[in-house]
Parts: sequence; structure tokens; C-alpha cells
Amino acid sequence: MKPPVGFSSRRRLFPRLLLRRLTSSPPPPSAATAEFAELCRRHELPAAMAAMESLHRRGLRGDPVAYSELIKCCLKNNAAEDGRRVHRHLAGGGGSLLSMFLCNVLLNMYAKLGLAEEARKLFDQMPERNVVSWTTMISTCGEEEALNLLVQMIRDGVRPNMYTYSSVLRSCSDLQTLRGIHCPVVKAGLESDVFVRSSLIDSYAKCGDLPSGRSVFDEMSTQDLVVWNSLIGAFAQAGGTSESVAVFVEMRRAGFRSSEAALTSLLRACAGTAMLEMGRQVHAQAVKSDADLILHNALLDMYCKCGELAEAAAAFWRMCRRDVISWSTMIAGLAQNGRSMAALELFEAMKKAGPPPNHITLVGVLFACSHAGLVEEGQKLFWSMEQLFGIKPEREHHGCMVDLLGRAGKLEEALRFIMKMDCEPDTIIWKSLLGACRVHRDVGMATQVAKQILLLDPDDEGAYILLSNVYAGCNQWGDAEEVRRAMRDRRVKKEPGCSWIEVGKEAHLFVAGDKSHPQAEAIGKELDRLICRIADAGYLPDTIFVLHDLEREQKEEVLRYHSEKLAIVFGLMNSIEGKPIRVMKNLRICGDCHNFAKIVSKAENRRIIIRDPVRFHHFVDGECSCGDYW
DNA sequence: TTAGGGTTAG
Repeated sequence: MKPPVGFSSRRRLFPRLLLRRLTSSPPPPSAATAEFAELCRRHELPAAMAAMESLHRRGLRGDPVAYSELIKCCLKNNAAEDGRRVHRHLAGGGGSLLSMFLCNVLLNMYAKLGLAEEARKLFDQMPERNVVSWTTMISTCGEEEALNLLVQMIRDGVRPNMYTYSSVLRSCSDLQTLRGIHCPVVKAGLESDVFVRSSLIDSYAKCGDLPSGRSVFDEMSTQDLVVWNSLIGAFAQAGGTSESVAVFVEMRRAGFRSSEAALTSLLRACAGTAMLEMGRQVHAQAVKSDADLILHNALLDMYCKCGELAEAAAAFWRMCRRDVISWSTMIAGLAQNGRSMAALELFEAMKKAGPPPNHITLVGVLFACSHAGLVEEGQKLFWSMEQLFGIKPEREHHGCMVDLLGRAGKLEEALRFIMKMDCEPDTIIWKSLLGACRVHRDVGMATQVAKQILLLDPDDEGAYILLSNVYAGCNQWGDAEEVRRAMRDRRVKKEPGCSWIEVGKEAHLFVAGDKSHPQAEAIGKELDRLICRIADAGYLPDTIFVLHDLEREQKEEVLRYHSEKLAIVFGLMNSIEGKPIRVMKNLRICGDCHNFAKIVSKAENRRIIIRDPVRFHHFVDGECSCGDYW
């Protein structure tokens, strides 16, 4: 007899199962295995685990599909210990239950849970391996190991398929290797697979070869939304905002919908290059996706990275759901924009009403302390974070502490702190101390610290530059020149300083002293006029920031054409009165440009926002949000 | 049973 409409077998089984669980007499073997299978199928983890134990106690065994569902359920619930228990049960009794199929499922669980060692151990123990086993193993590995496994699998007579190549390609971090793998992919006729294609695009972008990524895309005959998004994401990651927008427009024209992933990538690109107007336009496209958390986190980040804190805060409080990334983004955004106290207040609110902080949240909070000179608060947090939040200080947190002490002029204390650290100091931590030596003009310690960095990395450009800055700042021109010579001898090049500004949704780039911009002549003239105007307001070029031993007049000339000055003048010339001037820099702002921007903000009655790689400077009415503490 | 696109710091 057929059940009545709407009365599915699933609905019928449930009360029977419940009844059985409530009664003490065990079900007959066939019913017990069926019950186990059903619990596994329904992913009821604790009940299925109990059913498995009970079955095995009675010497009974379940169906392979049931075990496979149970292992998948362990993975879904992140229940590694339960997964291991299933593994032990399957391996017990001579291991007869551990078929290649179930080994592969277990392998996948270990791999996805990040338990690489356990995955490897199981893989090594497998008497037989098929393409799924090899591919699963490859997907857990970095480039070198993935390539080794690929060679071994071919030697073992197992032919890689599109899944295998997709994983191998994704592991490539070196362009030559990537090209080497691309060849057999083409030979095997697998390039047209959309998964392989998106892996190729992502990996070419990651290896810095965007044109190759683009040509893989252009050769695509069947179109696929994810592949479009891969290309948008690839340009976004490389900082190519206008290119990623162009691909987005192209994609829409080709009839594809604008997905959340694509909009998120665009926002990331806008954030990376501080393209606020473009970001606002993407925001307008994103309004329909109210519930998408990742997209809204990216939106928040975009406003923070464009220095628009009021809009960031509005976006933050408007979100219908906020996760640890939303809170961390907002806290770091406030801190980087010189609003340390507000960052700390938000952290207090998070502790009361938000999700538990993670290690990145605490980096943001420590950053807030170090950039506001809140030494005691920072130290208190650092020493209590493990106890309060269960987060063991990592290298990044130690780096923040060195920064905190160094910025506050406690150089000896910072050095002692480094010496006592549990982890080995890396060049980033030493450079933080070297930066503090420069600010506080401690030539002796700077020399020692720079030596330490160059021992770790003899080609570290930053160490040479910072040390030569320290010498130049103390008028030790001979020493500064010697550092420069050492740099030349080792062929270490200084990255040229550049700034850019968005005008009419386009980025205009300026390199120090560069006259290639179409308006270069007019900008130069306007800069001269501006410098004359602000000279009356007290601007005097501070030549200490010129690193070469030049005559004063020459130094002034070098300073005059620092890229941020050119960008500010261009912004003044090309934007509506009253609109803030927003400049982005690849290097940290020099003291003279900082002073220049302060005076211009007052003299021209303009808000100027400069973002360097570490933080923001908001110049309003002759003052900077950093309080001259950077 | 194996592979794809999106968010935070340094």
C-alpha cells in the first residue's frame, strides 16, 4: 500500500527510531544496521556514533556508505576526535573494513580538517591508491610536495585527471613551475575544464603573470561565472582596480549576473588603491545583497581604507550580522586612522556584545595602543591575552609590543623584550626597532640592529634605507654614503616613492621628481605658488629628510618634488572646493611632507588625507590626527 | 570518495 501523499518514508522512520532508542532490548541485526545507516544519512553525529559503537560491540558491521556518511558528518561538524574513533573502529578487527573507498573518505576528512600528518600516515599505510587518493593527498600539499606526489603517482601508473591538475596548479607559487605544469595540462586536453582554468588564472595572478592569466581566460570557449570572478579577483589582488572593473563591465555585457564574489573583489581592489568614488559605485551595486556578510565586511574595509570613518561606522552598525572579521576590521580601521581611543572603546563593546576576539583583533588593539603611546594599556593586554581570551601571543603580537616600546622611546626595553621572546625575531620585528632608532636618533643601536637584519637577509632594502636615514638624520654623511654604496654593491635597489590620487574615478600616479604627467608643468607652477603662499604661514622646508649630502638649495629642490606634494597640488587643482584630498603612498610619509600637508590644510582650508603603508594621516586646520606621533 | 571565485593584521 502506498503511503498517503506528503507522508515520506523519512517521516515514518523517525518515530520508530525514537521508540527503539527508548526501549532497552536491542534491535535485530538487520534493523540495527539499518538504523545506523539512517542516523548516518541524516548526519545525527552523536546518535550515529553511539549506534556504531553498539553495532561493533555486538560484532556487527555497517554498510560502507553509512561509514562514509558518518565520516563526512565528522568533517561537517569539525569533529576530529569522532573521525579518529571511526577510523580506529574501521581499522580494528584486521582492518577488513578499511577499503580503498573508505580510506579515501578518511583521507579527505583529515586533509580538510588540516590534519596533514594524519592524512600522510594513512596515505602511506594504504596498500592500494587510486587517482582520488593521490589527488586528495596532493590537495593538502605545498608546491614542492605536490609536484613530488604527482611524479610518484605517474610512476605508479595512475593517470592524473582534471581534479589532480586543478590541485597541483593551485599549489604552484613559482612561475616557472606553473608553466611547466601548464604544458602537460594542455597535452592531456584538460585546459578546457572550468576548474582547471580558474586554477590557472588564479595561479598565474599569484605568480605575478597577469597577462598569461588573461590569455587563459581569453581562450575560454565555454563561459563560466566562477572563471569570470577568478579574473576579476586576480586583477583586484594585483591592485589593478580599473582592470578589474573593466572585466566586471565586460562580464555584465556578456550577460552574467553580478555575483557577491565579484563585488567583494571589486571592493577589495578599491580598498587596496583607496579609490573611494569607485568604491561608492560598487556599494550602490551591493545594496541588494544585504545579508552577505563577506561582501559587507569588504565594504566596511573599503571605507576604512579610504579614510572615510563616518561611512565605515554607518556601514558597520547597519549590518544585520557582524562576525569577528567585521569587528576586527572596524577596530583596526579606527586605529589606523588615528582614532585609537575609539578603537579601544569598540573593543570594550565587542567584549560585552560581540563574538570572541581572534588573534587579528588583538593585533588591531595593540596597534591602537602603540600608535597612541598607550604603553601601559598595551602591555597589560599583551600579558593577559592568553588568560583572558585564550590567545597565545604570536610573532605579530610581539612585533606590536616592540613597536609600542620603540615608538615611546623605550629602545633598551624593546631590545630586552626581543631578546626574551619565545619565538625567533624576524626582520619585520627588527625593522620595527630600527624605525624607532631612527625616530629617537640612536645611531649606536641602529647600527647593531641593522647588522642583525642583514645577517637574516643580506638584501633587505628596508634595513639599508632605515640605517642610511639614521646616519643622514644625524649628519653622518660619510656613514650614510657607505650604506648607500653597500646597497649599490649588492645591487639592492630602493623602491621609488610614489603617490596617487583618484580624480574622476581614475587614479593619477606621481613618482618623486617625475614630470611625465600631462599636467606636470602646471602642477610645478602651482606648487611653486603654493610654497610661496605657505611660506608666509610658516612653512620652511625641513632638509633633514633629504638623504643625500647635497647643498641646501638642492635639498629643497628634492623635497619640493616629493610625490605626495605633487599629488596634493594636483588634487587642489582638480577637485571641487571643500572636497577632501585623498592621497595614497607606497612608502611612509616624510616629516617635511607631513609638515607641508598640515600647513596646506590650514592655508587652503582643505581636509587632506594621506594613507601610507602603515597608517592614515588626517590633516585638518593645521593639525594631523596622528598627533605627530608616527 | 578527489579540484574552482569573495572579507580583517603584519
